[in-house]
Amino acid sequence: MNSTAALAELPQLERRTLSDTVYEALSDLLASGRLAPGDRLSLRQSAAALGVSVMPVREAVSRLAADGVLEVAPNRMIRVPFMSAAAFRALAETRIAVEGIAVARAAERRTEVDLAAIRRAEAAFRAEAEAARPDRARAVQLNRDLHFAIYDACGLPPLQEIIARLWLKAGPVINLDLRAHPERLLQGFALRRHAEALAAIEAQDSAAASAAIAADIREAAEFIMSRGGLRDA
Amino acid sequence: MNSTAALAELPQLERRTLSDTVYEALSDLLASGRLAPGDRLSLRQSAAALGVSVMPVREAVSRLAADGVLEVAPNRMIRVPFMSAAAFRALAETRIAVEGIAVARAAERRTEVDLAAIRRAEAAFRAEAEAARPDRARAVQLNRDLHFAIYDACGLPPLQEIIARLWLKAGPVINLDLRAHPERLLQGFALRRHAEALAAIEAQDSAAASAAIAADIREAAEFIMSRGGLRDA
DNA sequence: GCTAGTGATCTGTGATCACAGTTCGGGTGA
DNA sequence: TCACCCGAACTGTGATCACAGATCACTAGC
Repeated sequence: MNSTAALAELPQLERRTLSDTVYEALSDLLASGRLAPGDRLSLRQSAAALGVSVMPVREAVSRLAADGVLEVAPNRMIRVPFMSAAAFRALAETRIAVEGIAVARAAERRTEVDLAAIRRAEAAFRAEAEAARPDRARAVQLNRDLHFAIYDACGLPPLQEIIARLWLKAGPVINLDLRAHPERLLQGFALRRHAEALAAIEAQDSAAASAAIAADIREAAEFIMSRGGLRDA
Repeated sequence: MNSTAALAELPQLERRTLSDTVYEALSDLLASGRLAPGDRLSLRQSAAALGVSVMPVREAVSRLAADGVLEVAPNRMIRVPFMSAAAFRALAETRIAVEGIAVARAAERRTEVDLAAIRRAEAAFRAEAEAARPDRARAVQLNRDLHFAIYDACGLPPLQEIIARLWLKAGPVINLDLRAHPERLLQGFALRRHAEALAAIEAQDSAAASAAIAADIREAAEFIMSRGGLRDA
């Protein structure tokens, strides 16, 4: 044989199906809040908008529906579900618990590389939030980047995947409000909590890091709930 | 109108698509270990076996693949993935963390109804495990029932859903071994850990309950890993 | 005897069609 | 003016077809 040694080092190139692409596109719409609770979705319209047939769309939607991010009503209507206040509270508590674990582990076992990435992400978010005219959509994205930079350092891929799903589920209701109302939230509490988390991670203080993220999540959730945009069913 | 008040109390009857049914059927196969790591799956064969067309099967498989319970190789082959020792360890640690939260909350806020259900499940598992000729498959099912009876009492639906997914992912590798090898595991450690957990939940001692479940998971995982059936890639 | 190649067969993916059920608009009736 | 009804258009679901690529058994060539 000629170059098996070199060939063996080739990375497994992952296959991208159309369904995957559509899934990502829809996820983006949901995570950024451009799809709000109650919004309807049509397979054929979405397919036409994306320039594909309905097949990839229905597979993507089926996955999203399995995650509870979309729902197909008994009437066969796809929409992003309304969340009751109770459900939102349960989701927030779950996030506090799960993300609390992740950040605690991250604080304990972060490498210098992890730390650098987290510092970068924190600085980026701070810069955007303190800018004269902050771009809301960008701030939301940077907030997400920061959180996931932290969770990446926890060293538990399954846990990261779980958190990604939780964010996807919470995305529409959180970002809808962030989009509709000024960044009173982002500028005030979030910056402080992020700073606390960063300091705790630097000091490898897992309890403090966990508490900071818990406060961040809880305050954001309380802000949303105080605005009362949730269904009381 | 005549009886709107009565009608309003009707429960929303959920629609069952063929895809959902297929998803459950495949989940069963995976959770019980009848589908082992490395086993291949063909859409058309599965469809024929289930008496449906390939459509529902591919939607179900697509969902399972999104959960990482199945994988479609670049060759377009569907199979239940092999798990590396590292991945299995990460999964076990994630389970310890997440299920630890659930059981701790369950210990704090369990009602008498919850407690009765947990006691029943514990007794059922014990009875099967201590039987003269225990039915392995049944013991596995009862073990699962007991764990989920506990998690049901945590009052956090999103968390329960997460745990269900984790069990689905761990199912094939765990139950393959449990199926292949005598219930040395079930009779020895599990019974003791379950008893500890039950006592702690009765006493509303969340730390002890969490520790008992953690030990249960860890010991089972170590048993699997000591048997060395995992890929080292 | 062993390797390389070749064609039948099977793989998942995507598109298209068929269908039952729902929604919604326009019109007719009182 | 309002309620009702009917039909066109649209909904997701399931089945079927088309296709590119992979697999596997087999054979021709060395």
